Amino acid sequence: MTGVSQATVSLVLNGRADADVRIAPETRDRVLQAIRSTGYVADPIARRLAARHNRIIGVFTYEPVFPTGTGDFYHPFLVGIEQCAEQLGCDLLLFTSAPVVDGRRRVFHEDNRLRLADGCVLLGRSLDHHELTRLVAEGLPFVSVGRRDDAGGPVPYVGADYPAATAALVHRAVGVGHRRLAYVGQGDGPTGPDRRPAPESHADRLRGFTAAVAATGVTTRHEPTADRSPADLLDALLDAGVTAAFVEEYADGAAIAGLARERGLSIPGDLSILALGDPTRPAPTDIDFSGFRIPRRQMGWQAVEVLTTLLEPTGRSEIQRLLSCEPVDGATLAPPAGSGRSTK
Amino acid sequence: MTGVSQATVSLVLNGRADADVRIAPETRDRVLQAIRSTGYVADPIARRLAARHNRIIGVFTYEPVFPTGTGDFYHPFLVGIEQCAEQLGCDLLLFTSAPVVDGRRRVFHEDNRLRLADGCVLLGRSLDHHELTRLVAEGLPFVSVGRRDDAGGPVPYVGADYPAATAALVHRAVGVGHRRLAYVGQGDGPTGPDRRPAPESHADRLRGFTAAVAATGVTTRHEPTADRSPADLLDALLDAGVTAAFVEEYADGAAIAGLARERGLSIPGDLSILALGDPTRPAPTDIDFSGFRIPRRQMGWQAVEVLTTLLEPTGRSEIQRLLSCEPVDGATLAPPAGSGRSTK
DNA sequence: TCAAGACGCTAATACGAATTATCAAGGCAG
DNA sequence: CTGCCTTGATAATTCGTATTAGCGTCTTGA
Repeated sequence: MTGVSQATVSLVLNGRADADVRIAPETRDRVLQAIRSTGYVADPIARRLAARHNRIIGVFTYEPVFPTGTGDFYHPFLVGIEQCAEQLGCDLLLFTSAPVVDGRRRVFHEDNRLRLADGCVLLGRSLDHHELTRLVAEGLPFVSVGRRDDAGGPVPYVGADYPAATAALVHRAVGVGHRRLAYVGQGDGPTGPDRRPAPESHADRLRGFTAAVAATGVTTRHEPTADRSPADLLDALLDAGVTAAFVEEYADGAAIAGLARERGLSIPGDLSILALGDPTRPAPTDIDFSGFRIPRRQMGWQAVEVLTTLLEPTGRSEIQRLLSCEPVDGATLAPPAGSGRSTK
Repeated sequence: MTGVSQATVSLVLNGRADADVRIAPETRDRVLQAIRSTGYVADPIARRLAARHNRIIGVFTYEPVFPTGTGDFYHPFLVGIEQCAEQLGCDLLLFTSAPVVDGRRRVFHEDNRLRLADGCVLLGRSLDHHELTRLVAEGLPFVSVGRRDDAGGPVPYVGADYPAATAALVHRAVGVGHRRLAYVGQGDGPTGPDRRPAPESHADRLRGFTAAVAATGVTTRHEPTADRSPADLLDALLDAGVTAAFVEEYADGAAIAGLARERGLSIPGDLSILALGDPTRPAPTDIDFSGFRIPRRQMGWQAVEVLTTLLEPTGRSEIQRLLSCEPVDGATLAPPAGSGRSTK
């Protein structure tokens, strides 16, 4: 149209004005005019092939991004991811094509599209260790939402500071008089018939619990939840004289609390229940649990932030971030039954 | 590694076994072995550049995909879109980078990434007419979720059959004795200071209402909602002796019903209220509205289906689909006050 | 004996832009 | 008149894959 070469169009299109690249103003205008009148847009694919990056952020989730269930645990993370991406002018690529093997999606498979994006955000309660190792080994830019143990090298992540939040909760409970505490959940134990290692988020909670408890000298137990019914758990807690139960899974807390009330027990009168985070499974309950809130939106947002720093050639500083959780007062923590300024 | 050419690797990688492409089994094995040991995966970008398609479906929304508000109207559409994409082995590209101009995202802008995907699904209550026209004109493969008027040509869509659903509701109301009906909503009137045309979904409802009513010969009114308070609307309905109000927007219905009950009126005793679809805005209410349900998940799913047929070279059949809405009995429809087998 | 396939693979090219080395023309000083 | 610099643009190359025409040799059938 304008009689100039493809190279010139490219230069004009990208507004190049370096010292060693000069375009006469009138030529530039002619080209711009033609671009405007035709609505020409450079093919993003060819562009990426040449430029090696394209402002696309991959999002990999081990479950569907848009779950059907009501207890929508991942949604807030994605809100944060989208908001940050929007501000950065990045598109999001959801790897919905990842095939499901053994009940979970796989990052790596023949024909994976990882390299279509500049980098990826990984989302899931627990990430497959082999896949993580490979991601690290291949040097693919990615950030995990949620803290991860090393996998052949440090894993970039933005996580929640479960140890601190759990410890703070322990101190609150001890502060109001509790002396017999229990941790209810998987903790750091393996799970299932294939004995998969516990997700970091669970182990972190138990670690925070254990550390805080060690400093206060109170009596504690750990009630693993694997394959146990709420009734079984409640019995175990009561038998042991536990007055404050710290439940890893919100839904377990709801089940135990509901059952206790059915039996005529008072929550928190007879038993305080502390929820170590938000519901990850749908948990129909009207109970206002005491505990803490996971900063999910911020985690998503900051994961994208960290990813962008990874993508910059300039040193990859602060690859791992832990965000603190907001305490929730709630209505399931109260001084234990026989505590009229009695203990200690 | 194997001493074969790049072309051979490509052929092996794609499992080509045509008559005119032959690879010796042992060569094939050698190459496969090398691929496996290195974990080599073809660059999806280069692949797309050569092949002209890449099993990526673009998703364009005029609002954030992951909204913060609770009344999450778009979510079910996206669930359907994701489920279909997953089954097809397609990835989803969310155009979060689209710049916001005049309060809404723009499909077209310099540097848009539309052509990165094979085709797009468009989501939004109303789509910008100029953009639609351009999409049609440029022949970009896309499907709208929600019926759209022609835009310089037929627009591919998967919509809800609002006329039929609304008409059915009218017949139900008339069937139980209502003779004075009102349509509460925008209908086909323009909106706002810039007088944007009404979205098709609103006009369709009013059309169904008008058509059904014409066949029954009852008395009706249309109460536009623009800038009017619930109190104003309620007054107008009562003054006119309306016994059944068909509300376009669920939230308006909730507001009117709430107000009516505050005033000591009975719903549906004194006034039946029919909701013409699901809440599009957060509407805190515990009222179980009579009306119908929009098949949102199916609409999303089928939009992807239609898109894939568009992408096939074989004739583009059934480009427009209307899905029927499921009636909801609810608790806000009852015979009008003075109807003891009296009328007609 | 000869033409026609079968066989297994590769060189060359296309895809659409970004980038770089290079070129021609003109101006200017010596 | 020569040599050098500036200006403005382009030809050629690159990115990594898919695709196709075509290579030489060996079989097969008539």
